Amino acid sequence: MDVLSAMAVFVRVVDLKSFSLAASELGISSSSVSKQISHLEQHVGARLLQRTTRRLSVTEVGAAYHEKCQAILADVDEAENLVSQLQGKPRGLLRINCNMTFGQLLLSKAIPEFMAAYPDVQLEVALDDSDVELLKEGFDLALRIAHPKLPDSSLIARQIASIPLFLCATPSYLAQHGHPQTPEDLRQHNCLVFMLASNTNLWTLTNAEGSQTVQVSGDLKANNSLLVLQAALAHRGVANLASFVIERYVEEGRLELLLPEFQAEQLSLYAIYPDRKYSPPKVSLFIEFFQGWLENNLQQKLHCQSRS
Amino acid sequence: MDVLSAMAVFVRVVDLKSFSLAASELGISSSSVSKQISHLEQHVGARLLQRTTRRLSVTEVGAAYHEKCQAILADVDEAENLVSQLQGKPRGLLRINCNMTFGQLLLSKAIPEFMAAYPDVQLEVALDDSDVELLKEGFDLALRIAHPKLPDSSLIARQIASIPLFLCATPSYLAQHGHPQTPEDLRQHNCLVFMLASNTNLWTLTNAEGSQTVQVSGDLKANNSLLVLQAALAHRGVANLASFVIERYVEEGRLELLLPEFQAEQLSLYAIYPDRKYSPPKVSLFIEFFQGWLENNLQQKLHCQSRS
DNA sequence: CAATATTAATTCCATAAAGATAATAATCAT
DNA sequence: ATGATTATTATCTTTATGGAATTAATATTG
Repeated sequence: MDVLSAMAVFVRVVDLKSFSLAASELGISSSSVSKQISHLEQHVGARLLQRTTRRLSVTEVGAAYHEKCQAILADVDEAENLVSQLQGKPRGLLRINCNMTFGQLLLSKAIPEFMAAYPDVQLEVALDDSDVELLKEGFDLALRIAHPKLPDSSLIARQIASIPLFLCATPSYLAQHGHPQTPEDLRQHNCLVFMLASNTNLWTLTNAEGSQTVQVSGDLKANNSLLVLQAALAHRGVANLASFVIERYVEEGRLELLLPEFQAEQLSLYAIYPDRKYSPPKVSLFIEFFQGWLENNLQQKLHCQSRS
Repeated sequence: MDVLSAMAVFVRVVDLKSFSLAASELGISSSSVSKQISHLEQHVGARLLQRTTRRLSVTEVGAAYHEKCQAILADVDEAENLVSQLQGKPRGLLRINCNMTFGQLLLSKAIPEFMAAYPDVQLEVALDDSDVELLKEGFDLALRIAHPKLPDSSLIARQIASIPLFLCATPSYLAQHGHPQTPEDLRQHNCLVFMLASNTNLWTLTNAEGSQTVQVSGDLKANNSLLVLQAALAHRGVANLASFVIERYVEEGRLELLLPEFQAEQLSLYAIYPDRKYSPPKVSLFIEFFQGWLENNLQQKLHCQSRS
């Protein structure tokens, strides 16, 4: 019997308090879960889980064993990371979690290049705006726009890019409501607010003379920049969006950049990853790669255009 | 693939520097060893052993992984011991190592009773007078007569019985050479020396007035008490043997106890076992059992007879 | 409060993977 | 080069896996 995989199954069952949930999460059948737990119980010679078809409880020995198993599985992981690191060659499954829109627009373009360059690394990407518990969920790497809260001290957050925001609106909207000439003018406009961090109603603009913060208002707040974008494209108002979101629309002339002499805020992109003793090369490799990729692909065209 | 058992195989291969030795020691086929190592290498994504059919060397990553594996296997063991201990029920394989003669004469009699009382414990007994490295060899418990040297601080030695030695010789020998009346008289006798510890030529005898040590000599020294016994039974001289060795011959009248008012040395029987965080109940169970058994079966008859 | 519905673990059976034995290939000593 | 020894491969047997049917326990509902 494969004790180690049975341990992994057992740990997952205890965490989720369900055979079937653990099964589907682990991608195996529930019958396999059932059998593996049974075998594990036989192996250690004690009942680990008290179960009826309806309720699941962990026995005293089960709880103690669960702790041990977690430690053992972590050690096994560490051993494999150690080998990876000594070996140097990036390899294995890299599980990435990324913000929704950023993932759709940018990460999605970088991934094929990465795959081509490193065929021995398998990718599994989840796009998700909620602050999942990254380690618990088994991600190797999370890409997060805006300052991450790191309740877990075993995580490292490293800023790998700055993402400039740009004020924009459609020519049609501007024709109707006028071009803002100063930041103060924004108060008179319908501002479409992208809620990413807190204080999203405050837009800060900087030029050579200093920066000023304007409290804006409008009839849309959304936590997804594509929603804000669509509203802007539909002539609903002024949006403050990341370069990579509006790029192609600015190029097409469907959106016009406002107050080009001002620099809007910059969002930061953070790579968040476990602070492990031996971190597998695939993680740092991807971070290096992506950082390089972003430098080449992120803040090129709009910058020129806006500052020209 | 069963990573854990593959790790165990790998560790054994590295220790023994041979696939085939590891196979025979682990009781599996060498093809299985070969496959498991290959799979493990695939799994971690690195070559662990550099091997030709003729020579075997451990790669750098292999050496590092080997260390990790040892720790992991120890932890798995500890986890199972923990379960055993919480569970309380003695169970599993108990591997005992014991001195040759003691094992043949006493342990051999205790074992069937133990087996009957605790059917869930499987026994594997090795009789061996050499000071094997107990932990390395995978024994749970060693029974050793005489003071053990414990180079390994992770071992506990617990005295579980005193084994009285008795001076004896055949009536025929005594008729020819006379009965010794004082310890000093032993110098005139051919003393058959059982070499167990050092200084085996010195016999210490104690009575109400104190103890005296006599340097004896003779034409036989042996490291096995049955050899000494046979020599004594063949009228070759005076022996100083453990009660359990000579018991039946004294009863039969083939051996006669000498200087009955004196107490000869006592050997100590030690139980030696790993000082583990969670020691499995089977070990302490056996020690308790055997200690009790020895109290009932060891120093009964001869004591009465000798002191009467 | 009882009968039923529902959900979750287990068992049964067909298939896939892993293990053992025996034969093969490979390497170093003589 | 040959032989002795050791790892690998081939074939067969045993064991594990996944899906359907079963069993069991609580929630629901009349």
